[in-house]
Amino acid sequence: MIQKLQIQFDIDPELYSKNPDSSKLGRKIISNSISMINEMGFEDFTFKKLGLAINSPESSIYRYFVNKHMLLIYLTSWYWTWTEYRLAFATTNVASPLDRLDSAIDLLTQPVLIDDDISYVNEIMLSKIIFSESIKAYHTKDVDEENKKGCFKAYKSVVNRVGAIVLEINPDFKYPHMLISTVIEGAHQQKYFSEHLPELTDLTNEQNAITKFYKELVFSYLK
Amino acid sequence: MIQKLQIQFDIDPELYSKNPDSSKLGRKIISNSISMINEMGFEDFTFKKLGLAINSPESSIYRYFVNKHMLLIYLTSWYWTWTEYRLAFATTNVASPLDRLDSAIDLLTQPVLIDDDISYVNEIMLSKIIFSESIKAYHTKDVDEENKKGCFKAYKSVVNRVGAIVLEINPDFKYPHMLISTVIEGAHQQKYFSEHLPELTDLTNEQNAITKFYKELVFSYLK
DNA sequence: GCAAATATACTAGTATTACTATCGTTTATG
DNA sequence: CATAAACGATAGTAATACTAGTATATTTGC
Repeated sequence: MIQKLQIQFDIDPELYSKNPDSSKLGRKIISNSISMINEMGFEDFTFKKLGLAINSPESSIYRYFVNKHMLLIYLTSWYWTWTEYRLAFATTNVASPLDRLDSAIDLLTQPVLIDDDISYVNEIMLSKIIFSESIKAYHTKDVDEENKKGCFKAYKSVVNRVGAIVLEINPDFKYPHMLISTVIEGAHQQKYFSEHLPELTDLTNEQNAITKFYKELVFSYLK
Repeated sequence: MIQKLQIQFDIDPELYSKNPDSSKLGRKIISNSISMINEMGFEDFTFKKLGLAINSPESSIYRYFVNKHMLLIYLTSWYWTWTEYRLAFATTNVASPLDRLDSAIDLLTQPVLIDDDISYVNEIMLSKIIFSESIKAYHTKDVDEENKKGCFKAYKSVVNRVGAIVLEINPDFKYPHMLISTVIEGAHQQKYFSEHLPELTDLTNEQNAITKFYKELVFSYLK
C-alpha cells in the first residue's frame, strides 16, 4: 500500500498556547476554522460558532489560541511555511534565475487549485483565506508586538528567498523586497478587486491575467 | 483682507445620515474623528470615545453616521474627491502625458505634508489615515453592498483618471487600472511596512524611495 | 491494570462594543 | 414668536470576547 507522505511543519510555539497539531481537538479546530472562515469571512467567524460546529465549548478553543486573531496568524504562518517548501521544490535544479523567478511568481500570484496533502489542512481553502484575509493578520494595532514575537517570520522568509533570486538576476537592484512584497500583496488585492471592485482591475477573457501582469511588470523592470 | 478660498465638496448623500458639513456638531465630529483615528488607530476608535471628546452623547453622533465604518468611508471619499481635484490642478496645462503621469505618481505615493486649507479637515492627518487605514474601508464582508451604494466612487474615479493618462502614453496597454491600483495600494502598504515590518521593504537613506520605486516600475513597464 | 496527570466538558459570569429608544430641552428659521 | 429641527440626557439590549471554576473523561507511566 502506497502511503502518501504527510508534510509536517514545526510552527513556532509562540503562535499558539497549545499545539493544535498535538491533539484531535486541535486538528478539528484547525480544519473547521479553515472551512468556516472561508465560508463566512474572518469577521463573522467566532470561537463560539466554531465551538458549536465541533461540539466543544468555546473555552476549550481558548486553550489552543488566546484569540481568533492568533488563530489567523497561525494559519498564515502555516501557509507561508508550506509555500516556502513549495518554492524550494519548484526552483531546485533550475539553473536560470529568470526561470526560477518565473516559477516563483506563478506560485505567489495564484490560489492553490489542488490539495495533494491528506492532512487535516485543506490547502485550497487555506490559500483562499490567505488571498482574501491575510492582510487582516498584520494590519492591526498590535503589529509591532506581534512582529517581535515572530508572528510574521514565515512570510518574511518567503519574501527574502524570492528577493534573493531577484538579486541573482540583477545584483545591483535596490528594491528586491519591495518588488516581491508588491507582487504578493498586489496579486492578493487584484484578486479581491476582481471579485468585489472590478473597476479597479482590468478583467479580460484571458486566463491568469493577474499573473501575466505581474510577470510583465517584474521582468520589464529587471531588464 | 485676503480670504483664502475654502474648498467645498459635495459628498454623496448616501454616505451619511445627516450631512456633517451642515452643522457645528457635524464638523466637530469630522475634525475630532480625524485626529482621534490618527492617534489611536481605527480599531480603538469608538463613537463613545468621540462623544466624550466633543462633549456630546454617542447617540448624537449616530444621527450623522450609522456606524464608525461609514464614517471611515466618508473620510476616504472626502480624501479621494479632494485628491482628484489636486490631480486635475497638477496636470492641467501639462502637455506631455509622461509628465502628467509622473506628477500623478508623486501625488498618489506620498502622504500630504502641508495643510493649505483652512477648513475643519486637517489634510495632513487625513492623508495619514488614508495610508494606514483606508484598506479597512473596503476590505470587509459588506463591500458588495457598499459598492452598490457608491461608497467607493471617488476612489474608482481617481484610478480611472490616472489610468486614462496611461492609455495616452500607450493606447494598447492592457492593464491601466491594475497598474494604477497596484501603485496606490502598494505605496500605502510599503509605507506601512517601512514603519512596522521593514524586512518587507528596502529602507535606504534616500528620500522618497517608495515614490522612486513605483515610478521606475511604471515607466519601465510602459516603455 | 491502576493511579496520577492531563485534557476536555459544562456552566456561569464579566466587560466592552455597537448600537436603539425615549423624552425633554435648546436652537434655528420663516 | 411659533414651530420644527437639532441636540442632550439617560437608559437599555444583544453580541462579542473573553475568564473562572469545577466536574468528568482520557491518556500515560509504572
